[in-house]
Amino acid sequence: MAHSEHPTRHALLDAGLGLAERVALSALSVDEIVRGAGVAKGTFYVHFKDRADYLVALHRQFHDEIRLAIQAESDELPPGRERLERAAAAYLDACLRARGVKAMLAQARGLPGIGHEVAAANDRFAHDIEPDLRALGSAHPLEAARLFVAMTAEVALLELDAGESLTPLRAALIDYLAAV
Amino acid sequence: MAHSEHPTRHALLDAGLGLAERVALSALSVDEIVRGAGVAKGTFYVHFKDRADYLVALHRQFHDEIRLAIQAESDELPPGRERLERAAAAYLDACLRARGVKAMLAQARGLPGIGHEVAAANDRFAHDIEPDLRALGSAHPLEAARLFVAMTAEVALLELDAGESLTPLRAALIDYLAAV
DNA sequence: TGTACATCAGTGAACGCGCGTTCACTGATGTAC
DNA sequence: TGTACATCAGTGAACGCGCGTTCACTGATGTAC
Repeated sequence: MAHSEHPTRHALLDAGLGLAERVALSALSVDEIVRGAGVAKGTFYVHFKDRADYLVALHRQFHDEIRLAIQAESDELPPGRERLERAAAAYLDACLRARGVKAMLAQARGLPGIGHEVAAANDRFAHDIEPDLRALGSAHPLEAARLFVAMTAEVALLELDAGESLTPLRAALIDYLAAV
Repeated sequence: MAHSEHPTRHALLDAGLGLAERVALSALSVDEIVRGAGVAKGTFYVHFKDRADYLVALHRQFHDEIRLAIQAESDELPPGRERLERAAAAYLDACLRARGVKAMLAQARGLPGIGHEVAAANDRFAHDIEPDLRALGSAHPLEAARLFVAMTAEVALLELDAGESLTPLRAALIDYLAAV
């Protein structure tokens, strides 16, 4: 892909992430996006085929950023409990810093064009941590991985509502690893 | 509340649940709803203040039905593992039977007027099963309950995509109860 | 170096469409006397 | 039993609005010769 990373394209996506903090993703209009990016409405269609195409790009950028943050924190560790704990913490910390988290985690999944994209992203995460759950001796490592991803996303959303890291919730998440 | 249960109101909600199987909840239009229910467009506003009011009622009906199915299956049991397993199975089986599951579980959360309603429903479920997790000796029973609710909803969605009950996934869900 | 042409991001007015909502009206049913 | 009135679910044409999308155009930059 290599993201030609055109500055205007970047400005449009950046404006979208900022707006997604305040308005529902389904109500994120092209008018608001171009106003946020400071460009004309027609410019939007220079860089994106249509609104759905834009939303997919928005989600992909969000997901890629989070994924990089996780890898930076857990890449060099061998599969196992420590790597998984570090990955989960990196994910949650990145979600607390990132913009548009609620939009991407709670809203994107239900939108016409992006549902498939979100499912694929969750799938990718699940496969990323499957070796860890296998190393922990899980009888159903991939299934356990899917559930762990779902739980971690839920923690991210609850932390977002609270506006801060929720220690007992993270502890309950880590408790899961004793069981698999 | 006691739901005066007016037949036309019921027909409108029923049509919505049927339509939610096929179209995104955000794209569920008043036109389609009234067409599905076989009434005039104005009738919609006899029974609901506006579209958001209707969607809240739709979600509430879905949630109430599922909750009744769970209670019927697990009500007389004492808090503990068995009650929780039965409740989870009842929830998942009810989701496989119910209409509009994906809309309610994956889409409603992100919609402008209903997000709060969905959060409240999840909260209610979590408090319902908190005694079970306490009985199992969890160090963070309410937090563990929230995560269990999130996992179970995820299983429901994956089963819905698959179109059938997924045994290893349900097994991985139950494995969680060994850890808390 | 200068001229002619091609490319392409950016512009913004204009468009059509479908949406949620309104409202004056109908007709059946219930109530008063 | 009969008449007058009130109530209220239901009707559907009409409305305005905001949306996503288009398109003819501009102007700067790159390329050929």
